[in-house]
Amino acid sequence: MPELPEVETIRRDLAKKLVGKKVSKVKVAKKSKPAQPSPAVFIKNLSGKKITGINRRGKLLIFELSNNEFLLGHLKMTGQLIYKEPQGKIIGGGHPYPKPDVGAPNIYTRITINFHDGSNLFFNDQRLFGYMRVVDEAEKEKVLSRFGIEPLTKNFKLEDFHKIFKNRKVAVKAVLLDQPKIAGLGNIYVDEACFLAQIKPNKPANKLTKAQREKLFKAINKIIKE
DNA sequence: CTCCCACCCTGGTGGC
DNA sequence: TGCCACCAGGGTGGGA
Repeated sequence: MPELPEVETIRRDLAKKLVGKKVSKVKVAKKSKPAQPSPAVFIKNLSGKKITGINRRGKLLIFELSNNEFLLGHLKMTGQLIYKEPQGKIIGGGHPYPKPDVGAPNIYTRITINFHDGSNLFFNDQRLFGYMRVVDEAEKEKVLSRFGIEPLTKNFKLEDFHKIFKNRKVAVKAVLLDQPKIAGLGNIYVDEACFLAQIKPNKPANKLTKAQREKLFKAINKIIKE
């Protein structure tokens, strides 16, 4: 599954290509769960909208639309976002299988967004856990309010990191994966960070010493910036 | 508030 | 060798 830095890479790459483009047509595969709340409503909500910017919170991609609405997109474990120009140039990323250049669209393509200039954005997902959804400002804020500290920014501070472990009897790993506390760390990165900091992932979070928390904090920073 | 668990889904794995 | 039960995995939501 894509981890945080890869989602950020996808965001940056797509922003270069998609900002300013207008959606001409939206296609959704039959019984497509990722198109929410339903394929018909999703198509109606997105058709004709212009993309004015792309942001990210945790592993959630937020496409700003021209009418102050937002297209939220989450790849979960097996999602891919593939952008393709008429000439065939392909960028994007996410889950490595199937390879982005092995046909786009392919059998896992759940949503196809056509732009007025002939380029396309494909949302591929094997397991159908990912989703795309158009929301208004209020709904977007509601969704974003559930996210915790954002790693990869200067808001990720050691002092806040210490607080997160207070009164937590569950495993260190569970705390690090807790999105309302720290947004965007995944299973693999959490394991790596624990390994690097020489802390057992299943150790109760409130049993860590201050030195261990600091070591863990540094390990996380090292890993997400690699 | 924290904790815990079921759920979403499909491909890969391991046991027989 | 073939079959199938089982499980991974990010995130959410509800109940205790």
